[in-house]
Amino acid sequence: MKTPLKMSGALTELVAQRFRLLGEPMRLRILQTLEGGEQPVSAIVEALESSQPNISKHLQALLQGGLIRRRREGLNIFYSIADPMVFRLCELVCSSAAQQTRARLVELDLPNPARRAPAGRR
Amino acid sequence: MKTPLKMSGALTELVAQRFRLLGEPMRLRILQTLEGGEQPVSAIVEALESSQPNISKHLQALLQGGLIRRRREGLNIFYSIADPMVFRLCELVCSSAAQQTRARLVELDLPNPARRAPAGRR
DNA sequence: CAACTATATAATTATATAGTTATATAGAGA
DNA sequence: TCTCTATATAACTATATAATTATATAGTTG
Repeated sequence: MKTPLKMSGALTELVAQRFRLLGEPMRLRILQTLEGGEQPVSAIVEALESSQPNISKHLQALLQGGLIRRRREGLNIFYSIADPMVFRLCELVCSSAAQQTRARLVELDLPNPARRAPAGRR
Repeated sequence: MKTPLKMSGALTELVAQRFRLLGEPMRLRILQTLEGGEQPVSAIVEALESSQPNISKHLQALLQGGLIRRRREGLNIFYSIADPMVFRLCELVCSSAAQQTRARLVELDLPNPARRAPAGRR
């Protein structure tokens, strides 16, 4: 069998491109920053402690990928999440990674680490 | 506010790594090939028409990322999906991309293209 | 229009990695 | 042990891209 695929080559390419967009920590952090609501570039730059051109470039990448939107207001440009799907993606990956890490712990027969900052005062 | 983040830096890094793993068309195609069940390396190489070392390298990457498993049987090594989450991820990305593309169509006021190979004979 | 501010782009450098070719390893069988 | 086969690894090349520095653009205010 040559092609047991569900996706065409072009579609696979497109999906890979999306994943690659999310495969950069700085871009994930930008998305996290926008999760609370729209932000001007300057606020993102400040929050992430990176250079303005670097943030701008990542914003353009996310914009082209359709993950964020922009809106002009005077001198400021506000960016916001266009496709909340990204957060579901992150949750999925995150919980899967967590579960795997816990499994590895069991596999190595190590005790569960104490939780940091356990609920409750004192 | 400096850190409005839900994820620690290390976790963000980990999640990005996972996404990057899925950001390569060849690796997506390997996963698609494995969707039907475990396969020896040789079968994957044949199905994807790539070189054996290249496939092997991608398999190691996916293995380290915990997305696939391996099992030896004589000279053959069978790989299989370890975490079916990847397919849910792909579906999410895929449907989001599709919807966006349709939206762009509307935005440009273009007519819907005819579906290829419509159901029904002749 | 000139000066200022926020953002975008260009040019560059450094690093990561996909793919190739050649070689190594590990198990099977004579 | 020698040979054969399946897979893995090493060394290399070519390409993509993240971050930086310098500059351009677009809107604002005087």
